[in-house]
Amino acid sequence: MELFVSQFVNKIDKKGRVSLPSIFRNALPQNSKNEIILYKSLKHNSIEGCSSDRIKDIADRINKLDFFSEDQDDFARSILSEIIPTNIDKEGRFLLPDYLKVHSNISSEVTFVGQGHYFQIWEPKAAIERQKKSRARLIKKKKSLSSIIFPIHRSNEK
Amino acid sequence: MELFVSQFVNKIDKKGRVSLPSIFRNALPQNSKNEIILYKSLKHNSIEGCSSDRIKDIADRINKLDFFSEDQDDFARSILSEIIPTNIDKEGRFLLPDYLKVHSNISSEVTFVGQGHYFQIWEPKAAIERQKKSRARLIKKKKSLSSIIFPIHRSNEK
DNA sequence: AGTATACCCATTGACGCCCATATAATCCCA
DNA sequence: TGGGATTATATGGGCGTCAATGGGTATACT
Repeated sequence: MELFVSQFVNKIDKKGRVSLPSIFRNALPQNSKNEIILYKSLKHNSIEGCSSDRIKDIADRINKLDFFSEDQDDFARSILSEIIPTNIDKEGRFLLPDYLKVHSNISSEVTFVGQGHYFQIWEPKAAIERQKKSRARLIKKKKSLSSIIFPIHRSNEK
Repeated sequence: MELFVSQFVNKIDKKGRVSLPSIFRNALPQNSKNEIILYKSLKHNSIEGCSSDRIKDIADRINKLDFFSEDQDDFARSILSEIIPTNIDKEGRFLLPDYLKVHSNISSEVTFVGQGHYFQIWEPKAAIERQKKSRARLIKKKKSLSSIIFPIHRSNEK
């Protein structure tokens, strides 16, 4: 399975359409190439998106939580009830719903940010700000990071 | 798996293409011979590059972090969103994105520096400077280093 | 009817593919 | 072992294709 990586800035046209970056389209699973799921990020004023397959995975995980727990209810409400399945047209574009634009201060342009199994959609300036903060934090934590980024080399995976 | 070793200076043409040195091309794994991953170095004003296989390992580790954690988000953003998958054409060339050129002061030529499992791309003069410093530091530390490079042989231990 | 959305077609610019050449490296045989 | 022949590498440039974007029109829903 391909991952969503890298960053792209695309324009929103008069009709509210945006092109999903080509390599993001290619990262979608074959069986749902013309659908993405959008939802408000729980962490920032940004939008997150992923394939419908991924949502199924998350739903499964939520199901495994204790049925009567607060968490189960919170997750189900904040994630599953607020997702927006969105079609991608023949040219690779989709409609960005108004209330998501408002939520994330988006007007005429967006930045797509690859995050592996999902991606984010940001107002371009906000994306740059956030990027700086992340990078600063990352460099600060470099030591603890190195075990993740530069793992002990296991004598040549094959 | 082959290593990236030695140093090469190549030109950037009008279209922004550079030849990846032949022996670096041969160091790429068979299954991803025509793709490399580029990203800004965390340490210098240089670019780093590696095979896509190497990135997949790192991505896997990031994805195993807690889904809702700040760390997961930081890592994903600082690493996955900042890497640039880049195709290598039939002649062994690739496009050096403008913003990476700016980051590393590159204009018409680059120096490729083999670093084992990855390589660096420097503005040629900066590469020479860096080389001098590294060498000076290495000589200074030679004593402590020798234990790493030529460890005492303890074949019977443990 | 009026609004919204999907499909179709057009345009532009960037990128990949192909072909060409010069220089460097390697080979091969007398 | 020398020197011509062959191959590989770095580099240049033409051109077709595709991605991003714009806009017209049909279809659907209320």
